[in-house]
Amino acid sequence: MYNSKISELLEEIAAMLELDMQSERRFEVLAYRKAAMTIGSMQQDVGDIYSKGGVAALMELPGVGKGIAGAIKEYVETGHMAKYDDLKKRYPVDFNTLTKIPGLGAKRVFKLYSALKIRDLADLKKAVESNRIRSLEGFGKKSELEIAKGIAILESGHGRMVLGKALPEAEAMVAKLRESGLVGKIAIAGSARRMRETVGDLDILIASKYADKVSKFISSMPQVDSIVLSGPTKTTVRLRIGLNCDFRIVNDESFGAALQYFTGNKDHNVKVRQIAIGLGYKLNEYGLFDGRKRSVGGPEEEDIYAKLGMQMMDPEMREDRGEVELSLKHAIPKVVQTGDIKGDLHTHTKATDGMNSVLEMAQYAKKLGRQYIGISDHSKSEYQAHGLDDKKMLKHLAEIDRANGLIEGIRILKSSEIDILKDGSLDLERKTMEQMDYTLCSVHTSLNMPKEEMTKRVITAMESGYMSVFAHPTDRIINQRRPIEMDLDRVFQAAQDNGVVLEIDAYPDRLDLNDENIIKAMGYKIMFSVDTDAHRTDHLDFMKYGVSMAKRGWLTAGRIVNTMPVEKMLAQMGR
DNA sequence: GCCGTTTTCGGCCCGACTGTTTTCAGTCG
Repeated sequence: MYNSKISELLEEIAAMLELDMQSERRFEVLAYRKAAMTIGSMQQDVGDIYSKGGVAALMELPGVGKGIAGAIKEYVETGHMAKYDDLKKRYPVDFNTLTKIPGLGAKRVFKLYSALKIRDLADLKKAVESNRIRSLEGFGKKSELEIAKGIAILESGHGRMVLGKALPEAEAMVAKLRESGLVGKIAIAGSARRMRETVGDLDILIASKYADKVSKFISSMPQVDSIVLSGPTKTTVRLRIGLNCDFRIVNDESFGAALQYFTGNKDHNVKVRQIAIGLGYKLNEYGLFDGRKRSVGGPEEEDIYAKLGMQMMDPEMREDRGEVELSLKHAIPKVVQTGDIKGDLHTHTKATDGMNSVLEMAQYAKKLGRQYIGISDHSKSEYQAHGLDDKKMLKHLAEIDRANGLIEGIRILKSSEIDILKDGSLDLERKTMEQMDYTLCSVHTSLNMPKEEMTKRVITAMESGYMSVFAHPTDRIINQRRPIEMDLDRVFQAAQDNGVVLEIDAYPDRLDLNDENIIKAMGYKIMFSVDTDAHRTDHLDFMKYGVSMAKRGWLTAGRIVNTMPVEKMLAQMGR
């Protein structure tokens, strides 16, 4: 994997260029930053892209042109990047690490080097401890303190937080602010609104006439650990869960503009603002303004897009993946909505490692408006999860039948999450699987198999004719476990050939397939399912995370089997 | 250095907050 290394190199080149920045070169800095971002957030390896398609393929990447593609080629082939090495001779400083400290950018880091010979985090730490920073020109006691805090946070290793942990926190704070009576409109914005799988911070947007009181109220909320900064329109706090949260206070007339502004990712927003400029408008977080600085939009987000001749799209799509161009043509695909989901195909009960009974799960699912729920407890190899052998599984299936007779208004389907064993065989006997409405199959063991072996293992299972759904295909756990190595193109091809449905597991730590892989898989004639992998009744609420992931992959309801009524869904899976 | 509903040259988002300042540069999102 070259991505993180190359992204770091480009980022550092940007930092160093910023130092000998003449007015013209500041855009070179931006260009390197953009390319670093692109490459740092990709799942596909740039090394692979280069070896498969050469420099031309690299230049397809947004923000990568001839120059940077050449630099990537150079690095992949020689392990060096001349431009980086040259700059590094003049600036022998670890910019990547040091600029991660809040308040330190390239310039101040270089100042620290020039004055105190600080090259890396260890040097910086020593300087802070001996109070040498506070006497530097342009720094002071407060800067030194902030840097000390920054070092501590950096060393404790806080990165991006799983959305499923951060979002409930944001929702709780929004509810509290609503109750306070101090706010009018209020909304979660930023990457949490786009439902990215992880977030670096939270953004909450508030329309209020009582900015002072709101700020005070925010600092009194139990979720808040400390105040990072506080001004009349913006307050940033550190939350106890170890995440920063920005609160922005605007007036009612600007709420829609601010929501638009603070929702799209950077590239999306840049493009939208360029469209505004092209039409003679100016767009900022306070509104859309014409040439005479009169507001022509602001209270409602919809109006901003409408005035720009654009079709509004769900927040999940605002990642500059082509949605801006399509929205100008009013050709945004009609992506799946939570209300389209009619059933859940992946749930567990206390028969194995779940917490609730079959009936309890079904009752809760019914309350959520689902028309069916598939019970899919583990097969025998999942020893630690009390997986069921054939005999116990058959008994369990009989219990599901019984539960089905005890509840109306929802159909309980018989299934199992069956292990794909090392050799690609399935963990239950065929005649057991034949008693089920459909099967879910997944990899749980020997996750470190070499790529070729793993690919064959999965394809063998698909070719058995007994796999209806391939559950959490890559097996990654966000921030904990890397995806298994397999040739996704071959696996997707096999899924297409064998009519296997690919799951989008909505469990917040999994979110598997993720958006990037969904986009890749969509190129094949494959159907998808969005399932919660619930182990408790309230886990059935995770559906929204899966649906949002599907939206991020631009999936329409027509490609998702569990938007169908039960009979049609089963027929689709060949049952 | 990148990129293209005008443009292969000439643009490239922009406002808020802070610290250390005495009017603003640097950083951030």
